[in-house]
This record gives sequence, structure tokens and C-alpha cells, in this order.
Amino acid sequence: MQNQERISRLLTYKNVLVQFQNIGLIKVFSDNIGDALNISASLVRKDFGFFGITGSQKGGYDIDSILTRIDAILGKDNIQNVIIIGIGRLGSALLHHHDVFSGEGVNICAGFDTDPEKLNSESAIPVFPVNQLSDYVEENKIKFAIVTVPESAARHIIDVLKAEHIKGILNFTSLKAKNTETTLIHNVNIEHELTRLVYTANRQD
Amino acid sequence: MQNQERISRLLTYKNVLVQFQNIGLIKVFSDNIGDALNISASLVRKDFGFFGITGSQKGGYDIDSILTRIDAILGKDNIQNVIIIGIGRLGSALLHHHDVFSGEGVNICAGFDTDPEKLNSESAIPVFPVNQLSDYVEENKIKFAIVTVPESAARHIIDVLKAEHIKGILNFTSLKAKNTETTLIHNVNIEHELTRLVYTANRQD
DNA sequence: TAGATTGTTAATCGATTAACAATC
DNA sequence: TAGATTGTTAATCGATTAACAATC
Repeated sequence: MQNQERISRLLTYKNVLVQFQNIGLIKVFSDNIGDALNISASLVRKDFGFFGITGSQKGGYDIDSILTRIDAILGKDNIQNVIIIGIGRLGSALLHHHDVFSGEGVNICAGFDTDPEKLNSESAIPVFPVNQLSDYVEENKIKFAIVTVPESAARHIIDVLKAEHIKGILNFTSLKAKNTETTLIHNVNIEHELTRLVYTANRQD
Repeated sequence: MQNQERISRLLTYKNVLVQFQNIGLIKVFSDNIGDALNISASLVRKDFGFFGITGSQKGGYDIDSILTRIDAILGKDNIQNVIIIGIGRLGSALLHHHDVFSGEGVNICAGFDTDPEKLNSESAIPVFPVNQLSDYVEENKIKFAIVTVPESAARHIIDVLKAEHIKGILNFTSLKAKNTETTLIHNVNIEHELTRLVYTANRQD
């Protein structure tokens, strides 16, 4: 498995370079990027080397070229269909966030819930009953899912997705789920993020 | 600054130990915990040593004692007031999640927004206009904030919070914000998490 | 040319793992 | 006692930083 920090940084490089571009810059030095992101210029150059991004000893790096390269690395034009299971407040927020995702090559194509009130097969992003989840994944060859169900349903839903050999799950439940041979799971725990922030900040005395 | 991974693990230890407790276990070995979390038993013992959690060579660790110790480390009974700026879909989801947070010593005490429709100073968790933010933070000695405003407002809001020397910010905007001498910022970027998952899963060929 | 920056190699740092003595 | 597990030290691993030759 590859260094996840490095991939995170690739995404922050993209963000900051777009900002540079917006204020009219054409070229940047590794120093500029390092300063903007609070990391060392060495690390920027190491990362660029790793991802095959090259510059010149004279003018540094061409922002446009880096951005093109990053999009190619991320496979941005290879659109990925993603489903969301659990259309509560968080799931619903992510569902309505689809326009932001679509700019990154991710297409939120459907939601799933058990609550009949939430169902709507006619809307732009349809919401289907959870018992249709397996069939939908198979028929549409879905590779990625976001799980925002209550804790009590988490285990079952993740097992179903694993059984379908889905490629990746972004898991927002507090269940710490493990990868399988075929399914990669990233756990995002907002409660933990907040607790960790409070703990760390409070011991900076 | 202390190893953030170690603190994350402390929180997952808590989760998994509660699960163990729920199925009736009293004692665990470092091996059990390692297996449940896919980490080595060595690391579990190292972490426990670091946080001052001790066991015995005979019966391993007493679950109840560890949990008590973890809550003490996290300062769970020292309630922290937290505000949310930006009551859109995500902010609103977090606001309604307050019961889960309160179990962890975090009290969501107010929200802020610019949209008059969102304001409500009468509800259990009041929502005030953003121009009252500074005053509220000062009057109530608020130490922590969650920022869920649109990208365009992010810089301004974070600058205001920094000016108030707030201790910690959980930043959900795509602005990569930097710590100051007095303010610690943790950035959570859901879009990045999803992109990273897709990228990593797609190159596991 | 002199100066500055990249690309890359070597050095450092820190986290994780392995090993094992102590001990229940 | 024999066996098993903790607590801790030593070894390993990998990521970041420092340094610098190449070069524009």
C-alpha cells in the first residue's frame, strides 16, 4: 500500500496551485508551495519526483502543467459512480454536495435508505430501498460507496458491500471496518476528529 | 506536537473495548486488541505504556480500568463548549448530532449563519447571525469551533476565530488553514477523502 | 559568468516491530 | 514449575529533511 500522506498532499498541491493560478501566477518554485502549505521545499520536490512532475532549474514549475499532470494521475476524466447508503442528515448533505464531487471525477448516482419517506426513484439522484442495494450494485457495476447509516446498521451494510466485492468504501460510521482482499475501506470518524482536536489543543500549555 | 496517530488509536481502543465489554468480556490481552484493530500487539502495549495504562502478566488488561483511564486522559468530564459556524446541510447535520458528541464531553452550544432563515435564538441550540460571532466567543469564553461555511466565507471566518485566539478549529472547508501560536486547526476534507479512496483502490491492480 | 533552483543522494528522525527478560 | 503475557529495549523500517552536484 502506498503512502496515504503523499496522496493527501497531492490533493492539497492541487488546491493551492489553483489559488496561485487565480491570482495570476504562471510559475512557482518548490519553496513557494512549501511556504503555502507549511511543509519543506524538499518534500515538495520529492513528491513531484515521485509523481513524475518535472520543472526546470530556471523557472521552477509551470502551474498549468502540474495541474494537468495531477488530474491525469487522479484519473479525473475516468468518471466513477458512487452510491450513498443512509440518507440521514449527513448522507443527505453529501448527496446534495454532488456538484462539488462531480468536478473531481466522482458521480453520486444513487442513494439508499430503509425509511419509505426518504425514497424517491424519480429525482435527479434517486433514493432506493436498501433491499435493492445488492441488485443495484451488480447491475450498475458500482465500485464505490459512502456509508452514512446509523451505527446499528453499519456492520450489515458493510458486509453486504464486501460480499459484492465493491472496490472502496468511505465509512462514516463509528464501526472501525477492516479491508478485505477486494474491498478497501477508509474510515472517517468526525466525532474522533473533534475529540482529538480538543485533546491536542488542551495539552498545548 | 504529539503523535496524532497515537491519539487516534486511543479513540479506537475505546470503541473496541466497549464492544468487548458489550459481549461480556472482562479482561483482554494486547493480542486481542491488536487483532480487532489490525495492528500489532507490540504497538498496543507501546501505546498503553505511553498513556500509563498497565496490565498484569497473568490476566492481561482489565477492560473497565482501561476505559476509565482513557476517559481520564481525554478529560471527558471537563465539558467543552463548541460552536458551529455555517448551518448549511453539513453544519446542520453536526448540530443535530449533539447528543453523540455530548457523550464525549463535547457540548454544541450555538450555531452561526448569515441566512436569516437559519437564525433561531429560541431553540435548544440557538443559531445567531455571524456578526455576533466575536462577541459570543468572548462573552462565553468559547475555546472550540467547527467551521462548515462555503469556501468563499472560509478565510474570513477563520481569521475572526484566530483573532479571538480560539484554541481549536475543526475546519471542513477546502481552505487548508494553518495553525497560529494560539489556534490549532485540524482540516477535514471529505472531498479529498473520497478522491483518495478512489485513487488508492483503483491502483490496487 | 554568477546566482538560483531542480533532482537526487545521504543523513536524520521518529514510529513500528521484533525480541526478550521479568514476572505472574 | 511450565507457560504465557506484560513492559521495555534493541532493531527495523520508512518518511522527511539536509545537502549538494547538475544545470539553466
